[in-house]
Amino acid sequence: MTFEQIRLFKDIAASRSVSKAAALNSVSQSAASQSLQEIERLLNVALVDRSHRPLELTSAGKLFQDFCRDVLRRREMFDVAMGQVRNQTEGTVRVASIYSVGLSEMGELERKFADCMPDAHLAVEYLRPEKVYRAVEADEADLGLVSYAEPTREITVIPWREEEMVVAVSPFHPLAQKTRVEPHDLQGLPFIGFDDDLPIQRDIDRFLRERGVEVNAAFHFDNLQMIKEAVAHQVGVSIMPMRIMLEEIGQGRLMGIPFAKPDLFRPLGIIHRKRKRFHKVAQAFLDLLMEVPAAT
Amino acid sequence: MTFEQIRLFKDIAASRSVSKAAALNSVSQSAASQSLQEIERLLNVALVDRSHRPLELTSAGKLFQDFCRDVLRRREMFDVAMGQVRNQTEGTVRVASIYSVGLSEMGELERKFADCMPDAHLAVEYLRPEKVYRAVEADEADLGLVSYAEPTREITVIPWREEEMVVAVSPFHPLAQKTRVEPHDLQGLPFIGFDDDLPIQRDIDRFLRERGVEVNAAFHFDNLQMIKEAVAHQVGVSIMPMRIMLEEIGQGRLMGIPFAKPDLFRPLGIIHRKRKRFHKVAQAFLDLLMEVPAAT
DNA sequence: CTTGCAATATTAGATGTACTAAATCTATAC
DNA sequence: GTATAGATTTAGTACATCTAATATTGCAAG
Repeated sequence: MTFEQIRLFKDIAASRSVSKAAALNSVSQSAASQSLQEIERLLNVALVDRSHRPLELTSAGKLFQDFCRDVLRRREMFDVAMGQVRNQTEGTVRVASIYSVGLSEMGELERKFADCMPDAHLAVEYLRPEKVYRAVEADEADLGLVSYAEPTREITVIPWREEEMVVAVSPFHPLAQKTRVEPHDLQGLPFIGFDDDLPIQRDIDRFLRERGVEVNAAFHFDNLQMIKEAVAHQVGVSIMPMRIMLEEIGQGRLMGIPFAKPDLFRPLGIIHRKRKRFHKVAQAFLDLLMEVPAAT
Repeated sequence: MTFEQIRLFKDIAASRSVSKAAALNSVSQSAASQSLQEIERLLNVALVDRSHRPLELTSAGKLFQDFCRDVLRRREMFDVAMGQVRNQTEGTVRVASIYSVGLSEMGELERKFADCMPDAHLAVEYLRPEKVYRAVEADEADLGLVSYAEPTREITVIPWREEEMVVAVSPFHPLAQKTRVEPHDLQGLPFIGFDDDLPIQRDIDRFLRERGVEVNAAFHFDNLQMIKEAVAHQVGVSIMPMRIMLEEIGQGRLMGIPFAKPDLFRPLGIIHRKRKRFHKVAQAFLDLLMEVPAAT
């Protein structure tokens, strides 16, 4: 039994006429008549009393009419809900990002995206790294932006950009006078680092070790904000991407001094579910991400 | 979109597998896959995420799953209700009868009918004549039993039987001594009749007039029961079918004296909707009615 | 009761849809 | 990587469903 048949019967019942219902449904009168008979054959019961005009419904027909009404009503509700979902899913890109990527750059990306896809909507959520992975795995986000991205069973990584790491110091620190530093300039200095289990810290440790530099590990935190505060208060120096200090640099609270030979970078990656087929809007945003030059 | 597709999708969603759902619905895996794609094409949206196994529903798919669940639930309710209606309509004959036919004979008919159609049910309703017509017109009764049946636009009449009319008297009335009466025996007697607008009364009037008999019309009522009471209390005599006095005769409250030459009859008819197609059980009961000899 | 009109049912032929089986592709586990 | 279960694609066939034409039916007017 098809929805066309249900719609047709609804109209037959309402108009008490096969031919009117046929016209309403844009089929021939013959098709409508055959369709009605097919339903009756399926249900093995007479739905209309053909011995009188206008046609009358049998009690089975009335029952079926109620059924048709309810089903069609439910179908309408479904179509409405589906329309909403379609707009939401096909009209918006859901991006989950770590704080340190998002806060410093998303504004610009959002503006560019709004320009080239004015009907689309960009929904960015800033989360802690592990929550970004979870959001992508659960398909709650189309794309995720993380540092030191690692592929998993469910997740594919697209390398995105490499951010140059610089030495972060207070403007009142001696190193603040320099425009370039060498790694050995950090020798013995109090150092504010990340927790040891974070990839960025392992990268920094390796970088310093390979260059024979030993710092005085004063404190370590699991997030950038705390490190920046500590550096600003002259607890020590640190190493981090230039980009994420831009605000504090503007306020004169921090300074970033590049290495003379820049070869420490923080890799950023775009993650998504394996083999995910992006809809038009998501694909457009992904393209935008890939074409934008690595700013700053 | 068909109910088969809806059932199939429900199973695909529940089992997260096309092949299992295919097996449950006794179709090939290929058919199930094509069916799923057809639904997605119809709705113009992806319902399942094929990039992971086991398959996962998209948000549209979840919406559609709810829709399927509701529709199938409604369908089950319909099937149950339909089963009941089918039993009621195909397993029972609904008969509407006037009191004077029904009370005196239905018992016997019911017994015979129960013998030859043990699974069937006979639903007899005793109504005033005009209500019998209305019940048949509204298809609330398959058959109607009335006296002096008149066809209408909606109703066809099948003549059924002719009941001999006799003189009804109290056992204490002088006429009660006779075994036969002539019409002129009623000359000048106090007479209890029916209301003048009833066909039976017009018949009686014509019968008496044609035979030059004038009675003393003492009272008239619109129903038999009152007439019988009046006759029993010796208010006067009356004329009515023998059959409907049987109970009172048995109780010694009334007597029925036939005319020497029986030529006054009350016609009984079976009425039904024009061109009505009877189902098996109704047809069987109609056949039974027609074959039963006119008792008494 | 007959006749004419409007509506429904039926028939025949063309077109489409939905199935199966076989081959191919895909996701996952080893 | 290879193996395997499971999903899709393809090709061919059977079965549904449509339209147009024709036959029947219900109803109402003469």
